[in-house]
Amino acid sequence: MVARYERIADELREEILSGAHPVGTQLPSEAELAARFGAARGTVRQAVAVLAAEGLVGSRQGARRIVLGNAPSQSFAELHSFAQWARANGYRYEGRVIEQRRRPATAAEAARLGSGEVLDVLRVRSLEGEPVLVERTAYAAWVAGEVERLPPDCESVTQALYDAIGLVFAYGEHLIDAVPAGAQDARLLGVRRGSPLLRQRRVTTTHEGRPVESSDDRYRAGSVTFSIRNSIGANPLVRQAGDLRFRP
Amino acid sequence: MVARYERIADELREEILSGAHPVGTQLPSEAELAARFGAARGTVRQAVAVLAAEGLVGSRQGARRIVLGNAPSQSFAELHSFAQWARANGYRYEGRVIEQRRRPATAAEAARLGSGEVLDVLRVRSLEGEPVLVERTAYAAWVAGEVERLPPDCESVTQALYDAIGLVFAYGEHLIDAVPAGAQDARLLGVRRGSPLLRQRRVTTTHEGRPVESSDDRYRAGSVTFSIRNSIGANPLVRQAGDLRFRP
DNA sequence: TAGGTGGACTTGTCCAAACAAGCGAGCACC
DNA sequence: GGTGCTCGCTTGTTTGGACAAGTCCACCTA
Repeated sequence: MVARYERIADELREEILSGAHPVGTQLPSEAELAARFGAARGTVRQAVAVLAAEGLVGSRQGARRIVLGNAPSQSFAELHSFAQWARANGYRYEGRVIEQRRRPATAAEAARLGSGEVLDVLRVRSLEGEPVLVERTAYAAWVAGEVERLPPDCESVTQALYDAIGLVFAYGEHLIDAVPAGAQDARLLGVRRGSPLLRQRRVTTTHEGRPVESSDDRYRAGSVTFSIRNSIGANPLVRQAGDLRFRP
Repeated sequence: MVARYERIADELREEILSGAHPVGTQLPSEAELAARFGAARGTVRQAVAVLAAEGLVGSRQGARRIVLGNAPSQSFAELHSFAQWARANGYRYEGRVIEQRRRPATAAEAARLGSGEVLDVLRVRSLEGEPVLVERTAYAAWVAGEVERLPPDCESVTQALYDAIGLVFAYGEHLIDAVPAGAQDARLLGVRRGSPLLRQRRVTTTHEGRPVESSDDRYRAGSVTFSIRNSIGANPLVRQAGDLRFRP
């Protein structure tokens, strides 16, 4: 059973993406939409709030809503899971485990994952036959057993863990920066040592706030970009000073 | 006049950041909060929705809300404006215009900015006395005059434009990736050519959806990272395939 | 013509109520 | 001891109404 406001949001989104409401034009008023969909104004507001969160429409008190964009946005699953993202976009992709072992958690990992031992996995993922991503993931002890049971060429760890134990990745914190390729990165990705990589460090937790994994993903420059749409009202992307100290 | 739900959100946020609700614990139920603040449940829901959007709390139907984090998040202004971000975080910062000229817009810029001519500005910004950012911005013609009037060492263009003509940057779209430093980048930032830079390309618009600027910002590796918290419900960060074609 | 003003329209905020849907603890039963 | 089930609690969805606050246009006036 899909909520009413979601169906309304879907229909409006479809209209925007199809060009029925071109960028820069006004959306019908909430009252008009409520009449059209036979719903209360509050329900319509929830629907347009969804579109606003996606960056498709903007709003100001007193003025009609304006269409800001017409590019589809992606779901959390597609951000979290390389495989789900690649599949949703029609890319050919693969994954391969290079190395896998249990080891004691570092102090930082213990704090992030709440786990004294971690399962360390080094994976390489390919898009269209080319290696684009080196993924170094530390899994918390409570999922380590399930992860070890997966085949080395498992396409989607996220999917496999959901199928096996109903595990859902629900929240994530991501740090994005650029780093030079180390010797191992360079070898695995087929680039020169020191060449630029886009790094995404993340910690993911379940619905209950239980940490699952901590990962350091490095993308070959040019293979992948991150895209954020935000507005003055609410935005989750923030800038932080780097770890490096500035030269004295 | 601050909205009630915002005051409630502020109070709850304060409690979370101060440790009154440690990470991993449950928040009081909506009914309890409503009683405590003397507000309707709907108002309390708006307040916790704000916290959820900031990634501080999670929620599941049927179960109590859980505290997910205790790190403060930043505002849109701090993402958009280097100066506002630096000031809010207590850093010493500077900005300097290296080059500035009007030129015809490229086809892509014309499409993004809706402007046949643009004002091209090359700026270098420093943090704690060290150059960390090279900013190449194309301003739409309708703000070019105001920008040209600013002093070359203007600290905050965002602030100056607001003071001068009441211009508010309200929406932004950002593309983040990693690139090697070009010759000019290397010279301006004091790094080796080819060393990794974190690139943020963005297009910003006003409340009315009118494009203001299109910019290519390159940060020295290690100086700045971007941080995103997201959840399965709503997330604005998406991954995109890069511009580069994969090798044949 | 330029400028101000009023009022209709639109979005933002808040309330009160009702039901649906999911979670979790305690209980009975095997 | 473990398994399954019921029931109370909590969050999710929806409605309808009311007022506040801001925008925008048409009209009036100097």
